[in-house]
Amino acid sequence: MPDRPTLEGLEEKWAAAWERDGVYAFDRAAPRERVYSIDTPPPTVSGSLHVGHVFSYTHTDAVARYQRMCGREVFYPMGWDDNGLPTERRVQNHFGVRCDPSIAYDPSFEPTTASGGGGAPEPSAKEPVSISRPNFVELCLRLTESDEQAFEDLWRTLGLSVDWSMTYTTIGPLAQRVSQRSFLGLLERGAAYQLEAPTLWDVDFQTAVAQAELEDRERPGAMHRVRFGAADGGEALIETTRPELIPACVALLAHPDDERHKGLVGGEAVTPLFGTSVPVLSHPLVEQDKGTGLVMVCTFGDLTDVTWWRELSLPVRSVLAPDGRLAEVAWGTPGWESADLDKARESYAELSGRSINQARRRIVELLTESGDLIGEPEPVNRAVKFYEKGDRPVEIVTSRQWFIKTIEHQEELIAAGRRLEWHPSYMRARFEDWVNGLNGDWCISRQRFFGVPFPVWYPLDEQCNVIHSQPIAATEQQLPVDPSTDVPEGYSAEQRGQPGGFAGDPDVMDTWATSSLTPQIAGQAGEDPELFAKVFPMDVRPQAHDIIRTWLFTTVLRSELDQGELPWRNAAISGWVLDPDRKKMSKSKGNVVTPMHLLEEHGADAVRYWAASGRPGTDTAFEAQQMKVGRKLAVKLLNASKFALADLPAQGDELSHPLDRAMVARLSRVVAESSESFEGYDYARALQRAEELFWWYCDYYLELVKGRRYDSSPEVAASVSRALRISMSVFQRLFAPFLPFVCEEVWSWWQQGSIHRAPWPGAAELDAELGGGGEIEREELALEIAAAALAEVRKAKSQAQLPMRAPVTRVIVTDTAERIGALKLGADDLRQAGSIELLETAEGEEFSVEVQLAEEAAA
RNA sequence: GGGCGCGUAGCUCAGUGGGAGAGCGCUCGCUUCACACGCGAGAGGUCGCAGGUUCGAAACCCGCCGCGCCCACCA
Repeated sequence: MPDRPTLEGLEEKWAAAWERDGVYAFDRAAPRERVYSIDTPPPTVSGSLHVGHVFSYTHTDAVARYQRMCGREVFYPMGWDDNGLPTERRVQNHFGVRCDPSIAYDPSFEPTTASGGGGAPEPSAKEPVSISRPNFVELCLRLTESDEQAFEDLWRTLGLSVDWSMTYTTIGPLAQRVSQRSFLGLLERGAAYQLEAPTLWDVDFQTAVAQAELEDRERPGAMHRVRFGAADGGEALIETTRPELIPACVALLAHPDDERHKGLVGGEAVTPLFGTSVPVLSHPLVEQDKGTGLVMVCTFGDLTDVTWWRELSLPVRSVLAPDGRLAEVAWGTPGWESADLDKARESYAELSGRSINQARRRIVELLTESGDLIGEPEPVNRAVKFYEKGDRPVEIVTSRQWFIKTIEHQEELIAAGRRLEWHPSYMRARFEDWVNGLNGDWCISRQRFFGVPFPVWYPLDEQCNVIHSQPIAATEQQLPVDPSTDVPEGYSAEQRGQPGGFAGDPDVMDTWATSSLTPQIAGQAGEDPELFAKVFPMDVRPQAHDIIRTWLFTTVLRSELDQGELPWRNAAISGWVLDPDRKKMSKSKGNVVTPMHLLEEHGADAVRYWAASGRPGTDTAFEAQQMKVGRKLAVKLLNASKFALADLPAQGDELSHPLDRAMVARLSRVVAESSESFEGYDYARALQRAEELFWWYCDYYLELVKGRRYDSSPEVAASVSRALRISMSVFQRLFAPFLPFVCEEVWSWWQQGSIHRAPWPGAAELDAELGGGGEIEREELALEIAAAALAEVRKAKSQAQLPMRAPVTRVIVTDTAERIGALKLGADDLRQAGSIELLETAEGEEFSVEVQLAEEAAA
């Protein structure tokens, strides 16, 4: 035991020891009922970590450590989510490249702007270099490798008790096999299908996106009142924020009850500038009090257009190209009729090739010139849907995509959500809201490059047309497969792209389509059946509340589809870290706090203490002050342990002193509360209860028993010696899930083995120390009153500005007969702790203490 | 528009039917033999507002106000 214990160096010392001794290694020989498995969130490896990661992963680690100490064999893997758009975008910026799948692989390619990875992205002013898909994927892997090392270093410094031998990545061969195998199973059972249909589309990334990846952003727009021609030579006025879609108009709609437009419904209207006849129909979703009550349906301006298009069986008249520009249109061909083809061509030529915004500005000019714009456009602020990682609003583009059926499973998903135990329980509402609000099946294909490919090919007919209806599935032996380079069974490589040959599916799966299988990936479903049976269904999914609709929802869906059961029993939902102004931390706001320097400045235990103080599900403001408090607690644990354990006299066989027994009784209750809190995933409460008692223990109990602890006679010290061993052992273990480094340190001073494999303290063992004696209530009363009297003595000294060791001539404690009787059980300790020469008691109505200081007596 | 959560000391928050609390910050004091990375003491609150239930409400119920998050078919 060191003379002056310190926190410095404990992280390095114990992290190395834990690794060396395999303290956190998962023992797969353990029986199923003893296994506690965690579906760890694989953090998105984007090169930057922030303090929010530390926050929620600490919560999980505290629970993992608690369960491990309870005797469970904890399956706690780490995963890296490196697959997907964030990595692609980072690689593009970092290396100044762009992926072009039509280019052939160049084995000698070396990026020019590479800085070795890890650091901040270096925006390149130069035009990006186009490289092949394999070269691009290589760069993605190179960059994520260094990112993953940085993450692992951070987690080790933070003291996460993961088993690092179980680490997976979402782009690795294991994840690809599991993901592709699951997809093929869905395909075989008809739960996955492909369809050419209107799809949410990001025009910058040029890929489909899912409903779950949308977010609303307020954007200024303008409402334009536009005149359509009516059949009787009259006019029909509509209002729109998207006049550039007038050439894509396929109908006008009114509400069935709307008297104003009764004359129009059933007839036709003519688009301005383009002269295209469109039907005027009615539909109950039209809101009469919006605009003129007459609405233009385009293919496609928003999701409502899709609904109307589908329900009213309207034709498609699509003007938007995948790159977000207005496509060329062959006026005069079917679907592009006009009463005045020259005018339509002339008008459209002004728009063709322009971006949406450019086209909008231009068509407003054209409508103004033609007199079809009524009045001035009226500025409006409106919520526009964006892909959450995108910079321009999502559009709806018709394309062929893969879907997983979800709508037909809504009811069983709700039921599954109700079988799951949510912590905190109210988080389930978010899940149900989301499932109830689903408006389509889950689109999982992305027109991107760094992802898990769809493991299918298609036959080509003699004209090289792709026969999408007859996908050729990869075989189990081929997995993981890349259909852009691998060849389906029964074909040769030369037949790729040839008449009568084959073509690979060009798309990759959305990153959620793979990360929705983290329990199966971590548990190695289909790869290691014995392991999978040991860990699945998992005990807990820890995650933040913002991805309930994505990660949690999709994981439940996949598990229901593949295993027919819940992926886990519990969902432990954590909040966010907000900046001190209670705003969400985000890179764009520039308020992100990175964690490494915090760990260096305050120490891992202190940072963990702050994190563990954040209640489950609750957003917590970042506060360095709390870390200082955590550091104080860790230091206190060092010093109290030293006091309690250094050169401790021999302990007796039993706790005989009333105050010792009373302290242990209190401790027993806190152990019970702390355990109960942990069982309900309320780590914060478990910490708070232990901490509260610990400070009281240091301030009162340790001071009260100091005299006996240093007493030279073994009989006097025997009980307190035993009490100190018991209590320090319990406190050290109660704090071990939160402050693993300092607890391991103080444990090592006097115990064998790691504290993190020591048994969690039980109230029963403490109650056994007390025996069944009926005196315990009275003994607790003695401790309570002795502590209160000591506080009064301190108060007197403090107000007289005297040191705490100043002698007190006389103290009179007044209280009821019963309480005075109890106090006598602890009178000796009180006298000693307060440096009281004469301690008297008196019976009275209520508790009061009269203190006569030596100085006062002298004066 | 709907759902969920929150509103308690300057700050961060605990407290779910009976005494308004903790830590930090602030003020004052103390080299105390575990700890100056310390110890002791003190000031500081209309528990968002208004009703109701109850012997008794910070807590339970109703309404309102404010903040946050999520969702929705705002043309």
